[in-house]
Amino acid sequence: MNNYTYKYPRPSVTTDCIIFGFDVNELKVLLIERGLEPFKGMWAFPGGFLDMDESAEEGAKRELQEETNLEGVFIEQLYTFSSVDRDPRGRVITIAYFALIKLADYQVKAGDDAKKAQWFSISDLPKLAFDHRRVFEVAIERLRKKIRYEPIGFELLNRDFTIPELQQLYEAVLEQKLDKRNFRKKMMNTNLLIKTGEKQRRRMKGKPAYYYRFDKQKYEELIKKGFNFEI
Amino acid sequence: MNNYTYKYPRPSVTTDCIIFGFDVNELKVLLIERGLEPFKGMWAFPGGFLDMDESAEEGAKRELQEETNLEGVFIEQLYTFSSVDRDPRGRVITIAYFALIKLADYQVKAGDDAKKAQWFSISDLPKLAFDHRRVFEVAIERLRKKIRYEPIGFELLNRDFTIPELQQLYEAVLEQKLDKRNFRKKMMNTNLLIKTGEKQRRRMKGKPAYYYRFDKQKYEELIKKGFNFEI
DNA sequence: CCAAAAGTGTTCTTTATACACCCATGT
DNA sequence: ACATGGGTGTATAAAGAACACTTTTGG
Repeated sequence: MNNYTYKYPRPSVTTDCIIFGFDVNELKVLLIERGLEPFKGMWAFPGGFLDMDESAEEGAKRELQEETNLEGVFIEQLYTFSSVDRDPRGRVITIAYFALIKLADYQVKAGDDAKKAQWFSISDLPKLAFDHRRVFEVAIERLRKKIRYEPIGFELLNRDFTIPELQQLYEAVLEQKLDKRNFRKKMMNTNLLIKTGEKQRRRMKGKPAYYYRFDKQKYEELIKKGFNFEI
Repeated sequence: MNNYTYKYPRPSVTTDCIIFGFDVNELKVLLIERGLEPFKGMWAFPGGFLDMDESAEEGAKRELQEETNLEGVFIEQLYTFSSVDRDPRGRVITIAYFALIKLADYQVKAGDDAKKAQWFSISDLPKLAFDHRRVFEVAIERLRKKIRYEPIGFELLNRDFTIPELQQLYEAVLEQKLDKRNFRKKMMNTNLLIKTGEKQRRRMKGKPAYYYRFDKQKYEELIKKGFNFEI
């Protein structure tokens, strides 16, 4: 077994990923059940140790890939947690990232490995290991702020979505009802939604809605010209 | 000499502080001249290695105290930089903080120790060591965003300040001219400025301005009730 | 034909922007 | 008395909030 010796003590460095998904009206996060002590049996955000040949973002993406098989998702550095006692095993600093994924694209692989992964509604989280409850609070706060002035909501929906779906997402994240006329007006005024022409089919009830797509290309051009999206 | 041995390799962890000050119309940052390789003779943000018994914020505050003798200043985590090659000596991750200080309170101590500290106007920075140019870009961007919707500008001014001083600060940070009537109106509408009644004295030219104070207590009450400051 | 959800405009209020003259002081 | 920077109000434009009925589908 190899050992590594340093002149001064060093903390361990991990990355953790707070992965949000949206499923029929509910905002969810992905948690992993811990199979080992400490906090065995409790739930925690997926994460792991940083390799020496990867940046923190690369590490977070690698972990995300390992856990969910997803690539190319929206990921952003959230915060670095460094309380001295946050991990009973010793000094561990974690660089936390938050990610938004299209839940439909990702099926939780039952019994994939020792780790049990599961989606939890944010209003019904189990007890979390380490300081992950606090990590979650920081993440949800960031998501709420960010969704107001950057069009990141689309990362949580399918490529084609309806306006009511988009509104439900905003309502779930912001935990407040929005006026549907004003909401639609604001979204349309951005000129960043493309109507596909397709309608919903085989719905249970009510008038079927039209599908839209987010115009990512146009958005990126607008950003360069200095512009802000605000809901 | 003590050695520390671990089963897996670990990166070094440092904190760096981007310290902004405001001095007669100019936004400045505090830099330290490096006395040792690598980047000997170049300038860098003050910082140092994290101790094992302190959180990153505590470490950043300690470094700040050691370098500037200042305590109780506004400090906030900025970003964690973790590129593999950011430090030629090896794998070093830095948790960067940004700080706002009242420049008048802090005199650069000439020849205080081996390290030469100096204020630089942000529009005239020297070549910076490591990836500190990038760190600076992230910091100034954060400051610009933040000053628009949180009353942090006051952290850069004396307790008693005039409206024109405050406006000059905003203009320096945002790098744009603002209308003085609209600026004053917005600031006054927050109801967070207390007029001290004192006027400027012994000015060179023009009408002396009144001094104001920021009502921190009231602001903290408002925050609890969910409120946003916006310029 | 009934239930359910989608879609659509107008009015009013609030906020942002543009703009010009008088005031207090030092020299 | 003049040069310099501080201080003030109003009108117009833009954005946000409140609000109710018609349309399209499935059963």
